[in-house]
Amino acid sequence: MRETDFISGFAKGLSVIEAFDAVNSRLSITDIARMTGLERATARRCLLTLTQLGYADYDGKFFTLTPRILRLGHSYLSSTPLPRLMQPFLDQLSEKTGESASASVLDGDEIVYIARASHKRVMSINLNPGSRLPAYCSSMGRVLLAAMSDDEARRILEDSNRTANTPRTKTSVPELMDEVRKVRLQGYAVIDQELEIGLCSIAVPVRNTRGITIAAINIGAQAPRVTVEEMVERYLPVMQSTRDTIAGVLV
Amino acid sequence: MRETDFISGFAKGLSVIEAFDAVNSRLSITDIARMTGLERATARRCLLTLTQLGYADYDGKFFTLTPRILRLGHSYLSSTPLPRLMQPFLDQLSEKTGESASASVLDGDEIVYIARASHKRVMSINLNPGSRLPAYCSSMGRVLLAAMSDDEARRILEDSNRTANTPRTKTSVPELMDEVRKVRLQGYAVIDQELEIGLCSIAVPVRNTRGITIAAINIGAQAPRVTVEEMVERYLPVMQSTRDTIAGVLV
DNA sequence: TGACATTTGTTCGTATATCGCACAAACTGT
DNA sequence: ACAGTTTGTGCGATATACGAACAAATGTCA
Repeated sequence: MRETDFISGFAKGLSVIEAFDAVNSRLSITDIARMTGLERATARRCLLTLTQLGYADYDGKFFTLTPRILRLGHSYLSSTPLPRLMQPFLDQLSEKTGESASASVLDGDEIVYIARASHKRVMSINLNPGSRLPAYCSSMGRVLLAAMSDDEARRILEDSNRTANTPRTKTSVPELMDEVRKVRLQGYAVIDQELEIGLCSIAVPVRNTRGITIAAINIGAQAPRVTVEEMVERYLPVMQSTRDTIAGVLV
Repeated sequence: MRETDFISGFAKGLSVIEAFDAVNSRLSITDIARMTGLERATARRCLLTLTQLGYADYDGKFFTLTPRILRLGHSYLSSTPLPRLMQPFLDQLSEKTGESASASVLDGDEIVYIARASHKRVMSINLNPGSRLPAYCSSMGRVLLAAMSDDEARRILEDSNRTANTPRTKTSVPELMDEVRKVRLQGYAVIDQELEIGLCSIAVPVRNTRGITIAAINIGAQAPRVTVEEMVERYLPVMQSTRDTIAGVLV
């Protein structure tokens, strides 16, 4: 690929969109320039372009994103077969177990939810397709890391911002690598309140016919209601069965 | 705003992302060029830029979007207070009624789901934040149209692609305008299987302290289980109460 | 199978639009 | 009113988009 096959104006514009988050929802030109490292003039041009296209609003001082931005993420969810394919099976799984069931894939050091059947809220934050959680401390993240080589997994763990969300969170790379290897051997991962106190979850990998792990599915439950052993006993068989059904539908 | 305050490369790139949908998930350079109206050379540059940034994959022939695209839509959902603010109230509403509760805003002639508490699946398609439905035949759409002036609402209806999803779907503009005016007077909208056979829904507007309608909330139920009259009787009071609670939290 | 037609992808020179800088103007709060 | 910030603008240097020509792959028919 040649140098000129890269449209820097496009890349800059995308970084401007990503600069908006929960903490920074109303941003001025200078704010954006600071956050993205772009020149103020460039940031301004990106923001005015977004505004003109209807992706952003401008009150003369601050810019905010509009719901039109959701078209972009929706392009992925609707154009990728996996989320739609998995949804009915997650619904069944949630129905059978009485708990929330989700599917996710890896993007960098984060898992990205691609489908979800939420039964009742067990987590403090709301999860939807598109939501992200750190891979190192989530059950699906452990499963997806276990699908890679040790070297790749270690590199991702090393580059992760490994904060201890709870006293139980494992944060050291050797400790996490031991966990990843264990998950690889046993074929499932259990997280016991490492992400949030009171939240337990179990995940298994979903593999295509070539044996490549393409996603993970999980079930989350409230810790006081069920022990780790009970989770494995109660949910693992039905999850494995669901996983095999999904794998049978995959190409 | 001057001519040069518009980055056409950025705008073109965004149109490339939006070209991907359920029907077109694996696209060649020529496909994209046809769909977006861009030159093949330009489409190629946009796609290679997306690939280099990790937003797309390229197998030498076809391009597909990656989950990284979801970061963009997530920027909106996390940066906008409304979805997060509404979620717990939708959860309560869904809990109380035993049905799915959602919130949406208008984007052009479509409603966009910004939050949802899904109880059980009543629709054939899965709805999530970011999902879109045509405004003319959805309960929340009718409510949001009713919040505009007659002229604005009529213009949107005239520009809509009004297909009859079911035999009950209202499609003529005068008929829909009558409906919109009725909704404006009574303060709620009921859709009886106009979107999908077997699906009934009721919606009310959510207004801020200045009386501006900023969103709509709705409840969907299976038509055989409940008549239109029962829906209004059973759900309208609790929805109005939820709406007032939400309005109280708004600035 | 081989030759031709068609479609698709890539490269290139040039016209032109964008970038980044420096400066000017408008705000903000003291 | 003034210093400190933030936003808007003009301009030369530079990078991008366009259109066409070329190359490669694919499809078609005898």
